[in-house]
Amino acid sequence: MATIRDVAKLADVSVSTVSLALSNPARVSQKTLEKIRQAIAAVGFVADPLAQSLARGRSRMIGFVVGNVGNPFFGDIRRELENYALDHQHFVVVTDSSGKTDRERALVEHLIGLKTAGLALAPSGYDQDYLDFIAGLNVPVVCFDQKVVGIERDFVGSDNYLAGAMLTEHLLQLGHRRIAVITGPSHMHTATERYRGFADTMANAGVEVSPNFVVDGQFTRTAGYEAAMRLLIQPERPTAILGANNTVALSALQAMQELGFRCPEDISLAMIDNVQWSSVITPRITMVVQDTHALGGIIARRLMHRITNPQGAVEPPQDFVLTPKFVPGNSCRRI
Amino acid sequence: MATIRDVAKLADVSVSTVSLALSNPARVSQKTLEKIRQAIAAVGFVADPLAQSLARGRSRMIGFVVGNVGNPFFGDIRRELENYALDHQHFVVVTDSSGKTDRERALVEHLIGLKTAGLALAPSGYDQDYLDFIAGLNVPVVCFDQKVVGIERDFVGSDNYLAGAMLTEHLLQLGHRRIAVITGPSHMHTATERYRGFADTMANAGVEVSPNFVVDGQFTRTAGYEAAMRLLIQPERPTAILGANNTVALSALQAMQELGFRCPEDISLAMIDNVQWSSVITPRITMVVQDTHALGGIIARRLMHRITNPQGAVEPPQDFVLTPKFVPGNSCRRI
DNA sequence: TGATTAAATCGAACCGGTTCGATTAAGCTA
DNA sequence: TAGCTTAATCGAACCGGTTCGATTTAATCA
Repeated sequence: MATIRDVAKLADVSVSTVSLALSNPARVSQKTLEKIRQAIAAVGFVADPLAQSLARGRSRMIGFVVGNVGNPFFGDIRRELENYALDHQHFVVVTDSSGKTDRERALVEHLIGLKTAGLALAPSGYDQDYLDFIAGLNVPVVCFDQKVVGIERDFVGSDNYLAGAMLTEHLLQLGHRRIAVITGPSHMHTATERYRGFADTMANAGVEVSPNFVVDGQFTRTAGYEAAMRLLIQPERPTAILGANNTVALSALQAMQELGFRCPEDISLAMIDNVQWSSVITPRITMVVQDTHALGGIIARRLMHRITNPQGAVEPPQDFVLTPKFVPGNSCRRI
Repeated sequence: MATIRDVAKLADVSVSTVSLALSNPARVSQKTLEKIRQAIAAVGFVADPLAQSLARGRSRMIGFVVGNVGNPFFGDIRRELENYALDHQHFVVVTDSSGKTDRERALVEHLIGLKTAGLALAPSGYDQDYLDFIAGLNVPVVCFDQKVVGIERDFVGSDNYLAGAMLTEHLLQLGHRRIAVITGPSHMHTATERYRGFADTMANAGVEVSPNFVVDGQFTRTAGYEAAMRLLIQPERPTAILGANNTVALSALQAMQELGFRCPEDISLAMIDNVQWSSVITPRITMVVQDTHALGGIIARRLMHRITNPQGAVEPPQDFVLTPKFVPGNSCRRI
């Protein structure tokens, strides 16, 4: 592999001139530039990214840290980020924390060690220790998905309150009153907001919600399934279930199927966030989806902005909250 | 950030001794070792991976290159690899080529530039140019999923011929004769093998296959959907459809639903490879799945073996082919 | 106890770039 | 043409480790 010294020797200039020619051609004379160009082509020189990173103290890599790369929500965002980064000579390193805070931390530390230019992070923690950790990161960070109070970083996400409210309103309009909700972890902003959206909408409509109709599904498959089961075995069953995310909603659908309840004839179902192949799931679930394309674009641009304008470190963190979209299916019937 | 020189100064030894103590403690005296240990703890020294990689000419990173990280098949394998690598002080850099050969190439080149210790690669190309490129890679490489003739590397995959044969046999046993197949790209080994398994089994059973019943779905959603449509609008429809991968099979299901065909009452459906949430898709598709857990384990161990035994470069490449598993659903009816 | 050998440690070069103050060349003014 | 500015180029230090031959120290043996 040819090094910058080979180029310098062949072009008969100093190493520093070659380096300068590469990073700031305007400051090198035309004829020297030409000599260097030819030398580079002759020896087939390509700068070693590792050496560059070491010398500069910064690489051209962007860390992408989420809890589940398999989730299409994160997948769409990842794709947006990758494309945008590629257009700006950056390279995305994808990592998966499986939702575990300690793993996420190890990953982030590793990425920092790699001197990544910036981080796109879907936070998985919330306690003071975690906040301190994030605050201590000395690179541009754009958080997304979960808004964590106490994190002073740019944030990109959706209006989760509205998401919960929209679906609840829809069910109310269809005549449902006995509406149950399967929620997520109480420390997750998305979970609490979606629930607030539900609760407020119900309250505004003057419909009381039985405590038995609010169950915690932890946003996981097993907990979601159990939560749904608890709802379904009650003598006074709900007529509709709102799944606060895709996982718990589909777990509920599975539970319904196993218990022999038909959807929507017996029980209606609505969910927040899409899944792959939702179009072939019967019934097609009525849902509210986030604009992953737009979210990804904003994350990418904001992060790259922070990276290329390091002086803008003083620029205060900003929240970008997008409006989610209602996508009707046929899983909710009028009663 | 503390450097190795800080440690050396505090422990009152040379930098090289500290380095030696870290890489080969046995060659350093007990008391020096202890001094160094304390100094490391005192200054909170952590070796800079970038500097190490530059000096060693090799990093502790493993490149993972696939066409779609969101695909649960690749996701499962990724997880296996990550866990195994972590246990061996390595770090997996996940990249997504979107199935594009040129993008894959750029990613691989980038990873090589990062001096990755090894590559786990699901090949997306097949022409001579591509073969040369892969052959020229001067790092341990374990290929998986697609077996590409001409690539002289370790390969880990499933018996795709058997996968195709199993489902075909199953449909034949149920009494189907008019069985159609939606295939994948002819340059993909998985596609041709699965088709061969289908064709041979049909031939062995003495059942002729109408050319109209073999359509190319490119393993993509749009092509799969169109292929399915072509099958379904024929006057002489098949009684069963075999989707050679999950994408084309589910596209077919969607087409069937849209045209008002019931599955399995009107048409049976079987597919190769699982998808997320298949358990809530109605009907539950009968399928053959790969043992992703085992595949991932073998890939991980083989790659790490190559990495830690570089002299074993002479060890000839080996193929590991696992037997897929039949998972009955209720998408195939007896006729 | 001096010679021999092995073990422990060190110094310096190196990996391949970047950066910045110093030096030289070129251009302009009086 | 001397004097001054600006542009172009250079040299050396640096980023933070590793490596290996050289040197010092300790252990072994005659």
